[in-house]
Amino acid sequence: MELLERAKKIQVKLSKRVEVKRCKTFFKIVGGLDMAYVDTETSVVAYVETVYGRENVVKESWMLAPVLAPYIPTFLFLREGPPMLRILARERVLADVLLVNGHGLTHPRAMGLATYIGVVTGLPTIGVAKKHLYGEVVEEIMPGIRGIVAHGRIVGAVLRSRSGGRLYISVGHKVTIQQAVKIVLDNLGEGRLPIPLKIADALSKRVAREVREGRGPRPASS
DNA sequence: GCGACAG
DNA sequence: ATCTTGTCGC
Repeated sequence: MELLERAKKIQVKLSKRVEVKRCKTFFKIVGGLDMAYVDTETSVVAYVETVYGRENVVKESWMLAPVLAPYIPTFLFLREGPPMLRILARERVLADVLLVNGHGLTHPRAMGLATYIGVVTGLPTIGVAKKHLYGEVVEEIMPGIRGIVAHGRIVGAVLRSRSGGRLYISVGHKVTIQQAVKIVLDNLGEGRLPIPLKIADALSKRVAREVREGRGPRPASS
């Protein structure tokens, strides 16, 4: 059987371990995971933690990782899953929930990158994407917010940021869509992305650029 | 077969 | 994701 068929089986198998429920009621620290690329063979994964609802950075770390898989729609976990799991294993995770750049359950086999990270680590996760991937956009589930139905239930939502574009959020693991929406809104600063993701995005891109330009960026961990 | 298709 | 300048508009 070919590689992608095997990957599909892994996704379907893991999706049976997803928990869509309120596992926590207090969220003090929010984590953000994002990646950038130096070139076709080297990537930068960044992990940031901020205080819920604020800009205070609790942790800011990054790591270089080899690119072991190409990008194939619906199989992002093969490419960015390993590096993200590696940096999480290296750091002392204080976050109560992780915001992952990508989709969660709004995925053909209910196993987007955010859900993958959640199921494998056992941590609550939320998918945050800039583009739609899967599911039917339906009526407003909350004032001014449309929902996304996938696999028979509302597991995603479309948020409109004041700065134009939309944000597609989805349940990753151990959270409800209501919690996911509230958490993202509560941590949405002035920009397009939630605070921790905005910082992780900038950090990974800065490191990727510095490595590309030959400089040796200083390790950052706090 | 056709269109869609996260980062 | 990444390659890339100026430019239109709030």
